[in-house]
Amino acid sequence: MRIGELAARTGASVRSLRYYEEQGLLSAERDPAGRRRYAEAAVARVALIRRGFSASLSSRVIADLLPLLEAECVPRSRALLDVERERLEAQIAAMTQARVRLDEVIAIATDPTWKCDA
Amino acid sequence: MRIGELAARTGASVRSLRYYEEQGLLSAERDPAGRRRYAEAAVARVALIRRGFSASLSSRVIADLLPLLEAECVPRSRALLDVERERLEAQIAAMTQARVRLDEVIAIATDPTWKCDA
DNA sequence: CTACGAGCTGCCATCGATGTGAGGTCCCGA
DNA sequence: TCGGGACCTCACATCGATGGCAGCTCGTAG
Repeated sequence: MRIGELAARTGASVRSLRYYEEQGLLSAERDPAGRRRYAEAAVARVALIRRGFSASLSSRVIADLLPLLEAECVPRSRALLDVERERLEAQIAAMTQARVRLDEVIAIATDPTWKCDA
Repeated sequence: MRIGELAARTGASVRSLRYYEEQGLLSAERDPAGRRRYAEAAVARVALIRRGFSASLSSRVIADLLPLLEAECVPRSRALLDVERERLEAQIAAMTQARVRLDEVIAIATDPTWKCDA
């Protein structure tokens, strides 16, 4: 199939599909006119790529992960994903901490000794 | 005091202090040589600015907030901060959701029917 | 007088997935 | 044959706080 159809079937924009290719996540043959031709399997691959993005993985990490999944190498995939999970946890913790700080700011701003004109 | 001293006393880099000024968060007089001169109050102001940043507020929001704090306008400050808190909550929720998706990817990757060569 | 340190402005880089637009090729239907 | 649509590549913009460099001025210590 061509890129427009793949986009329609996966929900990814045409732009994104080209980007995935540029990042080494997705490969395509070319027809004589230079247009990308995708095999059926590309639909599943794009779904997996998008799943990775929705899991906050970067294109770089997905590029590292996909070959491992294909090789069915559980320990290595697992190691990679564990690192990413820790990164995500750290980010969540950072934002949670930011929320604590924000609540402090709110406490300062709503100090009852302060008044308001408007 | 001059910018170097203010930086030393607040922990902000000289670069950041100039950025704060550029964003309208911090004002400074100039000496005849064109160098920034800060009043003592600048130390507290920078502390407040940094508190805002550490609470995940953007320079734009801090720029909106500071005048309200100075005007001691609790309701408006509160409204602004509530919006930011919601934004932060939404981000935390998004990342938490990403973690769920990541766990799904991990489940796929560690499917026991898969094997490993390395 | 000289050299150095501190300040100044202005500009580029970062990070990353995606949007967007220009300018060109190609294929198909009318 | 013409028009339009789908596709191509290339490239810039986005968002935001900060780092860092270049080239300059100025004030002061030696």
